[in-house]
Parts: sequence; structure tokens; C-alpha cells
Amino acid sequence: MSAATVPLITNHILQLLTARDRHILLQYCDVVQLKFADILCEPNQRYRYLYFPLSGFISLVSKLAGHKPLEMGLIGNEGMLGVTLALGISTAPMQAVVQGKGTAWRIDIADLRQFLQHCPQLQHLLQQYLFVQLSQLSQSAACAHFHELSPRLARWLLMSHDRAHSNQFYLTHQFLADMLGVRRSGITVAAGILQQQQFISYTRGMISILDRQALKQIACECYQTAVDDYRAVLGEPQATTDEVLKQDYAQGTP
Amino acid sequence: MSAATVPLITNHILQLLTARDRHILLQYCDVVQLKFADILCEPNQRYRYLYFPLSGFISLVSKLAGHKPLEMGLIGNEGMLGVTLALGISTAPMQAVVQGKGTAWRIDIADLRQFLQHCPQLQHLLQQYLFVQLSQLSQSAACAHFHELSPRLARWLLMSHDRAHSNQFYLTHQFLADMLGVRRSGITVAAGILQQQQFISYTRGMISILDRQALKQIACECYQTAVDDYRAVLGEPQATTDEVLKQDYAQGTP
DNA sequence: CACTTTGGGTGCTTTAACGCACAGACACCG
DNA sequence: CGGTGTCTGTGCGTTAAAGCACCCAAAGTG
Repeated sequence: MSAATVPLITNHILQLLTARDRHILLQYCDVVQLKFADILCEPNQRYRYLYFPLSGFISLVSKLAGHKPLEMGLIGNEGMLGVTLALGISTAPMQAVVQGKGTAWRIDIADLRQFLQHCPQLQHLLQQYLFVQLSQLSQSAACAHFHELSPRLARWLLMSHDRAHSNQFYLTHQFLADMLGVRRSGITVAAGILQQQQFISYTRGMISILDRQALKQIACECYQTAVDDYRAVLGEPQATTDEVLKQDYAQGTP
Repeated sequence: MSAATVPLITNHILQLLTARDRHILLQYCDVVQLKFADILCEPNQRYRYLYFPLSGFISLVSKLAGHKPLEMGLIGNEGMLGVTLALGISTAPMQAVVQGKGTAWRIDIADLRQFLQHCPQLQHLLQQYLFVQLSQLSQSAACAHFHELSPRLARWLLMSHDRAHSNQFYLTHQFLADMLGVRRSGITVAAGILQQQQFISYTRGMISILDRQALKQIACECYQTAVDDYRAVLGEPQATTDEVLKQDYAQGTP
């Protein structure tokens, strides 16, 4: 991604606030670096901060004793971590792991709680976004149960691609395997096929998306459904991957 | 179940209100019969009523084009249908199907919306219960993905048992198969084993629970986790199955 | 009373994914 | 520079569940 496009990446939820509210809110926020594989909260534990990702993105993960993890949702700059605060609850229902390094606005729950008192609009946005997550959770559950590995993998690369705002991102097979709840070697095979077909390429964790359209063909319909679900409630995110890439191309840095 | 125990069955959420609030709220409610296989709402559709089950219970179901349904949660007298209203949203994220016939309090969303204005306590309860559902959704997702059929079946019979408040309830193999997202004949085999072991018995849809403890042994830990999750937030439901049965036994009608 | 529907039982073959195991390759570090 | 850990590729045999197909029996219907 070219440097020129970086400033385009904002957080869509915050972007939906009035400039004034956003300005006030950001005074309580810190910019933090999200480091790959950082764990931001644990299931059934209280959390201290909410995160509004900018360039980084976060996985919501459900864990069952004696099993691999299973990804239930991805949070990028279109969303936020900590929606349960919309319910007045600051306990995490799932683990949250940084899956794409980058930056995020971070805010203390106490500060946000206070801000929410005076900003019904944000309250409303949180509720809307929680609803989206709820829908996607049930979608993901059925997807994990019924759909086969390759479509799920493709779906998942697309979702990551959207949130990475870049054609390259770091994701090892092992990590992918954990997200999809399958064996590592299963990913190697499935991803190998995608690579052979020149839809993606990777070396030691760096994945490049070569042919987004082809991935869409392979991915299960859950990808599109998730996109549509989000849009129906919260509208079009500022900079979708397609847009950023268009700009990249326009600037000669594809 | 003996007639004498029927009046014991109340709705736990309503029971947590003050007597006064409950009294006011119930004036807006109708008692309705939940009929087996009735569909109470469809995904992404607006719904008109909320339901507080008494003796009946309701399945939350996620559907994926070209696949069987997949059960994501069960709602009995410990809960309610329509939690998204806690988010100010009256659109259903999933399909809701009556799985155990019986009665429920039903209220128009407009009435409840108004009532919520004056009853922060109910607002809070809805939020708490939504949180519970959120947790259980991710739990169920992982369970469906990783756990094998028999433990899932056992878990699921237990959950139904709890909500049926009776040792017998109607559930065909086909219905169970749809809930668990597997083939009908898979259920026949798994249930056949449970029957051979005298843990359950059934004929043409009527399932009898014979040995609850044994089922608990077989069920995956998700059963207990779900019970605990609920209790941690909303406390002990009034009449658990164990209690009702104790009373049945005491009255000589096991 | 025949006739149809529904619920349940059984037996195949097929398959996606599993568990396990090992080998090559690149990358970083002292 | 060689050592060690990480990432990926590959090849087994195993298995839970799928799809399909057909059976019988009980219950409901005209």
C-alpha cells in the first residue's frame, strides 16, 4: 500500500459520528499499535479498553477445552472491539486476538461509559454494530459447520484482505488453521491449490492476494452475506479494499 | 408432569422484576399457545411480538442456503424471544421455531418499547440476557464444529428436558437432525444407542428421559457451561427440571 | 376398510477432514 | 558460520459423517 493512501484509513464507526462528537471522543483516545497475536481480552474476563481499529484488525475467537480455537468474527476499521458495552457490560464473551498488525484508537471503558451518557448517537451505533456481530456470529457458526474448507478459506482471505487495506498481509498457515478450526496441513493443501491457480501467493507467512475476483468465486456466499449485512445496518465503509486499490493503481503503486 | 406443578412454571426474566412492574407489564401481555413447529420470526425480518415462554420453548435457528438448519440456542421459561429489542432493533437475526408446545406471554413490541422507557430494570435484564445469548452462540458454534454427534445429541436432549419441565416431550428424529445439522439417520443411530442403554426411550416422536445423570455423562461440557453462563448473569431459574421432578416424585407422579 | 403419510431402522459406498509423522527450506541469532 | 526454530509440503492410515436407498410399522385419512 502506498503511503499516500494511509491517511484515508479511518474508523468507520467513528466516522459516522458528528465531527464535534468525534473530536470530543478522540480526546479520550490513545493511538496504540496492535501487534500481531496480541491478546486483547479473554472470554468471561472484564476488559479495560475498547478499540477502534484503523489499519490493524482483530479476530474474535471461541475456544473449547481440548480443541483448536474457532474464529467467530473479524474486526477491522469498519467496526470495533468491545461492543458489549452497548449492553452496559464490560465482560468479553470471546477472546480477541490481533490478527493484522496496525494501529487503533483505544479508549478506557470508564471514559467511554461517561461519553455515552451524552452521546446517544454513539450508543445507537454500538447497538447497531452489536446487532451486526450477532447476525454474523450465527452465520459463521453455520458456515463452519456446513461449508468445506476451501470456500471457508477463500472467504476468510477476502475478509482479511478487506480489513488489511493492502494486498499483502502476514498470516501463517498455522494461524489460519486455528481461525478456521482445522489442521495446519489442511490449510497448506487448500492454500496450495489457490496458489497454483495464481489466486494468491505466499512465503513464510506473507500472503499476497493476486486475484480477488477468483477468490470471490470460490468463497462461500457467507462472504457476500456478511458484507451485505453490515452495509444494511451501518452503510458503506469509507475505504473498502477495492477503493484503496483503485487509488493505489491510480498512483502507480499497485 | 402433574397438574399441581404447572402453576410453578413462570418466566424467570419476568420473575426478576418487582411485583409491581411485573403486574403492569403483564397487563400488556396476552397468553398465547405455542404450537409445535410454529415459526415466530424469520431472519432479517421485522417481528411484531416478544415472547416470554412459560411451558413452551423455542429454537433459534440459523439457515444457510442449500443446507439443513442449525440450532443456535434454545429459549424456555428461563429466557425470552426478541432480545434484540434491548438494542432498539426489532429485526430478527435468526429464525425462531417452536420446538416444545406450551404457553407463553406475548407482548407487542410497541408496548414493550414504551414500558422499557419507565422500567430500566427490564432494560437491564434484556441486556443481560442478550449477553448470555451472545456467549452461548459462540459456544454453540464451536460445539457444532468440534464435538461429535452423540455428545451434542445428549446435550441437546438435556437442554430440551430443562425447558420442557417434563420427562416427556415431542421431538422427531427429523427435527433433531435439523437442529443439530446432521442426517436424520445419524440421529436414529445415535439415539438408538441411548435407547439401548436405557437413558431415553421414544416412540414416534415422544421422547422420554429415563436417566438424566447418564445423559450428563455423555453430553459435552457445553451443557454445563451454558447452564453456568446463564446462572452467572441471571441467577438460578425458579423451577429447574430437577426441582419440578422432585416435586413430581414427592407427589407420587414421576 | 384400503390408502397415504410419517417416524424410525438398516445397510451400503463415498468423502472431507483428522491425527500423525517426517522432510525440506528459509530466517534469524549467537 | 553453523545451529535452531519456524514455515511449508507431503504422505500415510483412520474415521465420523455424508449421501443414497430401501425397508417396515404405526398413525392418520377418506
